[in-house]
Amino acid sequence: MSHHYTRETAAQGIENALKLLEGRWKLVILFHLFGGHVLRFSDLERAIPGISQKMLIQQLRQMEKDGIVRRIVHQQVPPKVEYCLTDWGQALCPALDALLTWSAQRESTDVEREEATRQD
Amino acid sequence: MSHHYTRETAAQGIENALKLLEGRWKLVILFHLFGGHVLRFSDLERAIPGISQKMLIQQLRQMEKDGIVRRIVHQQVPPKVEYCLTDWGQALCPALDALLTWSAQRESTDVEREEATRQD
DNA sequence: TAAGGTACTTACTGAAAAGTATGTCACACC
DNA sequence: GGTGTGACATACTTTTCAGTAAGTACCTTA
Repeated sequence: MSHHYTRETAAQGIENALKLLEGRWKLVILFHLFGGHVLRFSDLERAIPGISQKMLIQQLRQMEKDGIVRRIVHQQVPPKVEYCLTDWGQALCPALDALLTWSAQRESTDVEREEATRQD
Repeated sequence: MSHHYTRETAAQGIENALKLLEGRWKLVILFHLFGGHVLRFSDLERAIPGISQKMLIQQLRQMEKDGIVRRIVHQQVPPKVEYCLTDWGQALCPALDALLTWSAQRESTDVEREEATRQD
């Protein structure tokens, strides 16, 4: 399946992709689930200091809806619910790597020297 | 220069990178400047329907501060100010491509079938 | 019968981002 | 002297997002 992007559709496509990653806690959650980890709600809660239950569930549910996270409910009392990444969620790795690489490149380009406002 | 990331620093690093791209209009602006295009303020205004002057200048200035966009002031009246990407800004291309690729992969993985909530 | 454990939900509050509308500046030309 | 041009700045309103606090459901064990 081949894709052809115009300025507008490409911008739109990336905007959509970014929207899936925006949110104060999504990346933190993501990185805890990378590598095939399967964690309970309470595990994540403990692993991410500062997050509230409301935020945790909100971001998890959003990512589940977006197909990034899988939710596994075990029928028992007290409740046990586990979270892990979908294949597609795992596939985010290279894309995030590319961003990290870009971020790290900053020093090596002449950005610093370019920063001053130019006047002609 | 080699980098070593932990879960936390990697998440942090990507969060920082994403912060540079977040904002209702940044990507649209970016895509208009990709390919070495040099555009005046008014060009961008016309090219991006729906954007207000306030938003346009706000996002441009932010990206300038972040080292993504270069601002070129011509001393004349009426004013003439041009915008283009820095080298580092141009270097975003592959990273955004990776995101777009990931986004497009969605169909080919079994996300759709995985979407239903699992129960054990 | 009371307490507790786990994964939530809901209502409320405050901060940050975006949108709208109007004003400004420095000159050039008529 | 009045008008127009291009690139902004500023004040104000609206919308969106995050955080805090409290409550719920269900069953289990003491």
